[in-house]
Amino acid sequence: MFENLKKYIEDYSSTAVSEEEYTLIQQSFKPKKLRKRQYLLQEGDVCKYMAFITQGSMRQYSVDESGNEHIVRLCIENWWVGDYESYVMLTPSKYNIDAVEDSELLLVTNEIIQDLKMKVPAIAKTIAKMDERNFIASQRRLHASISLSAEERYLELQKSYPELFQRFPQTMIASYLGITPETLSRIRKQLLSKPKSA
Amino acid sequence: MFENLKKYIEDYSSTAVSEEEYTLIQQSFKPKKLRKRQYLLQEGDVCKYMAFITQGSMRQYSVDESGNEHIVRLCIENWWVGDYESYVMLTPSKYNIDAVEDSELLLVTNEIIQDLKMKVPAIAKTIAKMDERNFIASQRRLHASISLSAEERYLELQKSYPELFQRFPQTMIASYLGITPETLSRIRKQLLSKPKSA
DNA sequence: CCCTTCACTTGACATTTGTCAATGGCCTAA
DNA sequence: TTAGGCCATTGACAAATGTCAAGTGAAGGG
Repeated sequence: MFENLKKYIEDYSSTAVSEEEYTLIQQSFKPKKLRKRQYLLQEGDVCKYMAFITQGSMRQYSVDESGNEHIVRLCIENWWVGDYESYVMLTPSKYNIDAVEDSELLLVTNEIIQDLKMKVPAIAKTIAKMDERNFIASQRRLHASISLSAEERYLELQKSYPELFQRFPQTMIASYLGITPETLSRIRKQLLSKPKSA
Repeated sequence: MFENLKKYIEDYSSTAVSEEEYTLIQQSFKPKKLRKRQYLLQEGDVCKYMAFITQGSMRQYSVDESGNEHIVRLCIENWWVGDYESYVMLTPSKYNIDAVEDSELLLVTNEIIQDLKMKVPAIAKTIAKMDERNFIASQRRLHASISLSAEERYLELQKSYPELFQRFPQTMIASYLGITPETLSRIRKQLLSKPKSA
């Protein structure tokens, strides 16, 4: 299950990972399997690990006082998941993270990553690029959520991340878009009658 | 005007900046003054510079087909401004950035920053920490915009960044919150009648 | 100093989205 | 196989927010 991670690092850093480095990486990450609905993180706990998903799908969400879930992230293979704020600041998380499908993860603590960054240049490069992309992606999403209607946000998500629609039920897609499942259902119905250009 | 920047770097990196480093920094950044309403960046242009604000205030916003402005960022002294996506990817920006008050900026290109990062460790540390904070801040804002009502978002902004309310007109605060000025005006009126606890 | 402009407010009304309740389909576990 | 649960859909209604228009007051430019 480490091959995915190796490939990911080589892609992101545009650098080959040597055998020794690969061994070091394998020693640094802790494999973990989660069954559907099992938690990686629960609200109130500190997020000790970032997780690279080698198989399966995960969601990160908060629960408000009325018991409504608000999904802030949906993740699949070759994505990272974890509450970055809690991980970095060591504060209790306001989020839950659980498996949507049976999943396989590679866990790593911040301490170990900091160490790896120094020992494996490709890792440092990868993380720098990830930070860059993460920031850009969250800027885009923020822009969408401020500027676009629910329908436009739905269409943009379809365009940007079509994979997600195959992997997550509509209820979760709706929550991720910040709307209710009913509203999403109605939007989809409307889009059927005015396909594409109209 | 470089003292602010020096202080910022020392704070963020928890590292003292030597005289030589300070000289290098002064040579690397290009001072620029903008009068109120002058543009730092216009939609369609590539964002060549990140700007450190030493004085004044700036806004970053997009304009939709109906001509409505959507503010994605409001910035004051000791903050950075620029379209990061365009700056990093060298793509045309969808944003405009202009001065809300007369402002003084220090501009730097990506090329020079990459170079500085290698020559001045404090700069590398500062940028790493900025990336971290930026990502955390945009995650928080995203969470707010998905999970909270307009009123709650307003209260949270007041709590997190009270400075902004002294510096920007309500119209801009409203746009930043993703609502119309009329709605913000009504929210404020309501809050007067049920102060704090009720 | 006057005039324009702009920000803020308010009212009436439209639109969007949420809430609640009911239904039917599909999958899964006993 | 069947019962229960989850998901998607739909309808009726409620709440939140947007739109348009008008009016007031304060600030800035000529």
